[in-house]
Amino acid sequence: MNDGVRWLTEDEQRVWRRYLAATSMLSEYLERRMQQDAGIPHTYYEVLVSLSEAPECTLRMSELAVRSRFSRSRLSHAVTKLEAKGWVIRTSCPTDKRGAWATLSEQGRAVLEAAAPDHVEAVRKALFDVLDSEQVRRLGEITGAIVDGLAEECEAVEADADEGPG
Amino acid sequence: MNDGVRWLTEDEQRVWRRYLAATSMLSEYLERRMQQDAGIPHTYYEVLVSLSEAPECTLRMSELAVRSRFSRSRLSHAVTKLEAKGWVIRTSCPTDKRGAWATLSEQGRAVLEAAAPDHVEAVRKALFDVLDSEQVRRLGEITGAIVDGLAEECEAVEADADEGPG
DNA sequence: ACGATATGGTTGAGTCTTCAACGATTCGAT
DNA sequence: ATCGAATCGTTGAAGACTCAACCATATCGT
Repeated sequence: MNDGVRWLTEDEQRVWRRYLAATSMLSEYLERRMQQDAGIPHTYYEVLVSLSEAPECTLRMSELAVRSRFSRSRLSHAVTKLEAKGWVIRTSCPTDKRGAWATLSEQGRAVLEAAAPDHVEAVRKALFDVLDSEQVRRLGEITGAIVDGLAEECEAVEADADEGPG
Repeated sequence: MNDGVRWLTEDEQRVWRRYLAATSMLSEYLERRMQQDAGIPHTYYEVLVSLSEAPECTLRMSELAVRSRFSRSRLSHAVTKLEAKGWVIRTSCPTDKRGAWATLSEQGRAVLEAAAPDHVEAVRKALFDVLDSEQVRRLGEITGAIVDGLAEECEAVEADADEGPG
């Protein structure tokens, strides 16, 4: 029965399935909460947060994409919506004419501040209220290991892409 | 500065952000791997797995929705696609004329079995290879707590909905 | 200085998901 | 037996995301 595939053990399967259940339930819960209580999707909220933490509340599109873990394309579409709502302002970059800045507007900041309490409450209810401090510490370690591992994978993939087909 | 909001501590913020990074990176990694290596979205793969584990490889649509954590609507759309590909077969239920069965076809089983090694390899690379067995055990506990907590929340929400507006 | 290449960002088409509304059927109370 | 409410599943439209293609600009090698 050794076919070269490193199948999961029973325990690993249980953990994997619970992981899938937990992460999807949590993200759905957060999405629903944010949409209903604050009237803004959770992912858009994260974009506004990234901007609010930048100097002058302004970032280059590409940098904003990295910080909010959006693809360039996804961010471009998202900022179009956010601009239409008046929460973000696009301006073109004078030193690099290809580039564009995104800036959090006053209105955007107001929306962000109004949504923040709902957001933190949802995160607490779903995550920190059900874990003791030891578990929180361990979750930090575990997620850190996952991020590091995947960061390596991603670099490897990019390196492959750079090499080209021959 | 006590405004009644239970803001996150610095440590909690760090953990929360790493959690977001880890879960989104992992799901993107898996999605990409499955799409490229096996030519099937990860979520669809999970639907096929759920079916394959049912007696006769058959489930009611609503039950399949619960097991794969799809909304009814999402599942209905998804099964339409899977049926078009010939991987799933819909049949109407004789005892309950509202209902419908979904059955994994032979072709569907073949696709599933072909994709399984790629899937398990991706899960290992992203998760189990970067964690020691102690961390895996703890991840199981933590995700279990999250699932339990959110299950309660969901019941509460449903109960509210049942009560109606007054 | 010039052409090739790389980068920053946008766009449109296609796909997936959500949401609300719907038709059909079953259940429950009277 | 019948009427109202709940359940099962589907549908269509709107929103969000991905992917590939694309312009415009900047950078690099010569």
